[in-house]
Amino acid sequence: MSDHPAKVAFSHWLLTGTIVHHAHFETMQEQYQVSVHPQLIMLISIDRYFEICIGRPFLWRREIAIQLSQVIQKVVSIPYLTIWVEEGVMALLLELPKPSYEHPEQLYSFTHPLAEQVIKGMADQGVSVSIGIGGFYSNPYLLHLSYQEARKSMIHRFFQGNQLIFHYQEEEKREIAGKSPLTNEERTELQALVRIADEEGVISLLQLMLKKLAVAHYQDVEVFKSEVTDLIMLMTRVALENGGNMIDILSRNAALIQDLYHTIRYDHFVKKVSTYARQLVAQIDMGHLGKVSTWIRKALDYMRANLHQKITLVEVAQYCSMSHYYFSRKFKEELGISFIEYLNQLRIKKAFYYLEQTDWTIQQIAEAIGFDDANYFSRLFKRYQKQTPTEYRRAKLY
DNA sequence: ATCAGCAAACGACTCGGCGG
DNA sequence: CCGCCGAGTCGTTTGCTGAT
Repeated sequence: MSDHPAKVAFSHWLLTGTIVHHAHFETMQEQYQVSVHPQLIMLISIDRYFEICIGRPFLWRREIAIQLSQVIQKVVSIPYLTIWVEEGVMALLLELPKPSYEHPEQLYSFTHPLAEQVIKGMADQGVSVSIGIGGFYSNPYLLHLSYQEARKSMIHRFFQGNQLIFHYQEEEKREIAGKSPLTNEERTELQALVRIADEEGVISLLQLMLKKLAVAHYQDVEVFKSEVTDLIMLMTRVALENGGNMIDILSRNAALIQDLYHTIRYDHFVKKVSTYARQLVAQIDMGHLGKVSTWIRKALDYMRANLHQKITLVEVAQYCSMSHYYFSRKFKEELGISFIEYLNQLRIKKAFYYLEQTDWTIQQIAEAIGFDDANYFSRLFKRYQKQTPTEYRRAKLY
């Protein structure tokens, strides 16, 4: 443990950059009996610390500090020192294994997984933390710069909280600000999931995308917000194209965009966007489902979530604790079409987006939507759409 | 009324071959 | 190599029966 007063004092010298006034680094190390040679600072901040402190006993603060120390001890296998720089914020001074890190990527590939482990370790204890990571300095006299960078990286109050990791970067990033961190595949997948009304799928992908945007645009909330607005419009369009109530959706949409503009906390922002996405999905769902029994809903959720792989009637029936004979019968009774028919429609719906918005081969698309055989997919597509997948793609393109 | 099981019919899916 | 088509295989559906 580095709670030892000498180590704390030593860490303090390093963070404040005042060590140089006192003595040589090695002399200090001997004097304080510290063998660690830190080159990088990771700041671990307990999310919304003061907010969660309210109403808790004072001892709780100590408990949470001990938990964090334990997690660090468990996941950090390299030499380190720790020091609380303020309530709820701990600095982790790390001695990295390799002598130099010429490219930022080399550094990230080491520090990022470590930060993720700390976040996960604390999340397991029910505590959310965010982490800011400063630059690498082999010279210990410059370590205070790493500390300042780590602080700077997490300075924007909008993004505070929610288990995000920020790497300090020079201004260089500004140049490529026009480039979105999201891939076309992710956008396409999001649209496809909205279309098949896979609520959980939409939410988890959406949250992943928001996180990516947050990390990429932590220096500029406005850019972040405008990218998210694009995503919202993307989902809205799909909902409108697929039978959502236009007046209802558009009024909610307008209210949301207004609201988001004034939202000053990232977690609230994410929650509002998620709620809106759920409402959109519900709109599509209602178009053809209306009210169905809970077991049907359960079966459909299962089918949507596993669409990318082989799904059999027996498997879904088992999932719903029914015999497959009975399941097959009741399924058709409630939805008007057979199990396999419904499953195929779901798959074909998803295929539209891949055809329109990716350049994947028919084989790749077939695999992505759970068909082993691209030939079969082609034929099925033709039956529903009166044209083959390639014809459909060409028609959409020109 | 609800549900499971059997058997037969049906059609969804696979495999191999063909054309662009 | 990619995508489409024909024939065979096997999973799905459905009528019927019987148990709870």
